[in-house]
Amino acid sequence: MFKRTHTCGELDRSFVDEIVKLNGWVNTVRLHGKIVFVDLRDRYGKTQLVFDENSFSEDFGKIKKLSIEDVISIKGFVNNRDDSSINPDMKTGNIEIIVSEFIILNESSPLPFVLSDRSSAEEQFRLKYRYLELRIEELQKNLMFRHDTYQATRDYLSKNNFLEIETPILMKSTPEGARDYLVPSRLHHGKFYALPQSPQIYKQILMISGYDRYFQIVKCFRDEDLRADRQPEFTQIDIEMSFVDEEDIFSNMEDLTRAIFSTVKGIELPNPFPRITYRDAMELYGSDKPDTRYDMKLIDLKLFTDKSEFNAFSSVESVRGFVVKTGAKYSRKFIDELTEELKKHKAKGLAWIKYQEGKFIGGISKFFSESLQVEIVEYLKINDGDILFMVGDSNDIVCKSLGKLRNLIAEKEGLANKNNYKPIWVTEFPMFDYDEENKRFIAMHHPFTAPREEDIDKLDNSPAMALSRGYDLTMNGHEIAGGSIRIHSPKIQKKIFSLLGLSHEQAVEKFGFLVEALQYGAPPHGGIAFGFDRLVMLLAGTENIRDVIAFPKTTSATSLMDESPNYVDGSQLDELGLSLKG
RNA sequence: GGGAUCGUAGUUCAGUUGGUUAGAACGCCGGCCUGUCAAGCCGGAGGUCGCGAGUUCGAGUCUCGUCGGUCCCGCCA
Repeated sequence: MFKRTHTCGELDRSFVDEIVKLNGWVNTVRLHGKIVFVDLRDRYGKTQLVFDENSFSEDFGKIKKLSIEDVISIKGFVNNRDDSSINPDMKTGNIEIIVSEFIILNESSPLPFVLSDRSSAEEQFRLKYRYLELRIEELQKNLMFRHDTYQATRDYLSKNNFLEIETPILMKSTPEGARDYLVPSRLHHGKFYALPQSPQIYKQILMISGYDRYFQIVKCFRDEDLRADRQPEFTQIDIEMSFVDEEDIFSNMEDLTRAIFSTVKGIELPNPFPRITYRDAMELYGSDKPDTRYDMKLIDLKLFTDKSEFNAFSSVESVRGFVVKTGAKYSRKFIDELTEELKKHKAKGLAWIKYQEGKFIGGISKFFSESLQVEIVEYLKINDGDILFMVGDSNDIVCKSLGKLRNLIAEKEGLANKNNYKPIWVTEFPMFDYDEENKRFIAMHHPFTAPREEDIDKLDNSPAMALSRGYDLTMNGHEIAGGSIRIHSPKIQKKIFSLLGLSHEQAVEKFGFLVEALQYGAPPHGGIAFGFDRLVMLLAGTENIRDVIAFPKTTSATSLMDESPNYVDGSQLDELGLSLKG
């Protein structure tokens, strides 16, 4: 092997006539008989090699055996290309290497698929041969974004006095939240470790231990069903701070987020980030992670529909809707598709009215008198050619389904520019969700989230009304971070456990060590965790979490490359004291 | 747990109403070729139509089941 003097991405005209040595993969071969062009590739770029029968010192026949993805090592000189043969699409397109000697370091078998682009094979094959797919520029770029994000994060936090501290991967299984991944214990048959859903408890204990600014870029594990933006193992930027309130968290985390976007993408985010309460987010955007890149806010229309003849809306709790500019062009078929989508979100239907040539047309327009039409047009500032969509139902269903519709329309109309980044804090979440099935309250954030000072009284009488000190940082319709000010009073912590239906014994059994720790001088503290993969997705401009993870799993939590999970030898089970059912 | 959708050559796809020998492009193999950059031209090989049943004289095509991928609902504090 010739030790490389340069990479394949760095040579230009300033190197002309220099003798250079390059290593890399054969990206393409263009064979012309007595002259052969090869694009040599490494992760820094591509450089054109020229094998000329006249200037090549060795057996020219050897070159004709070159095939795609062979690994080679070459020696040659940098040649200035004629104006007519410059390739403006290549960074190194002004030059080429006239090769005098070369070594094939390793031949490649014919490839299972062409490495030209991501669409050249189904994902199933690309995941099986992930090591080949990772050679494609798009994925290399994504992993570089990821690297830059790690570094920007560590740089900012370290400079601001946060300590990076590792917490255990083998821990105790805790109730609430997601299903745990379990690890059987060899030394303690019948006992199991759990992989952390997050280092939540450890980071709170670190606060109690006095490490008042902690962070960790850490893998978390949740055994739940997957989605395009969800993997069974994923990465968080986990952060916790002592002697702080919401404002300290917000300002520090905004600075961190701005630092990341500025260094990784060269984008300056607003200062400060806007905020919205959970309630306003749900009522105006129909989502707890509002995409504020476009308007189309949900508007209460109950007063108007009650004056109409449309009886389906007269008995419902809530009627809301929003206007889509130029939406009158939508076909019946398209509106039907939207309706089907809304039914997934429990809406019974989608009411619509087109406004054309000064009057309501189609849909439920006949139920609205002329004077009522004028009122509505004025109130909503409807223009000719617009469409009004409405849903009537319980307020919860109305908001959530319209929120979904809002996103669908934005996608259809191209309103969501992925180079436009709109962060917004969501605050004042309720403490609890009520689980109708099990007739009990469930922590909306997690059981260590503090209630608002003024809502502590409500815990006794109307816990459903109590708001928490939890917050989410959202951007472009994604939750990129979530956290809260924690409970540091053992008394309130016990009350929350009891509201969650955990008996004193259960709470002590599951979280006793934390409750105990709270008694020994716990400082007021709070924190947040960023979904690192989703953050990188946003930075890389992709909608798929697998695009930003080197070795991702499928939506059924398998790895097609190494075929995990898999069976184990019976002797391994014996050692663990396990036997399989059936 | 539920819904939708996809599975045909190494890969991406086409394949009519169920009907003779399942096609194309790229890749692969062989040949020609001195300026290409998705090189070009000529020729060739390559198929358990995911798997298993069923309907039928006859199934890539229809039915049921099953396996796998993707997307969504539930779920994911």
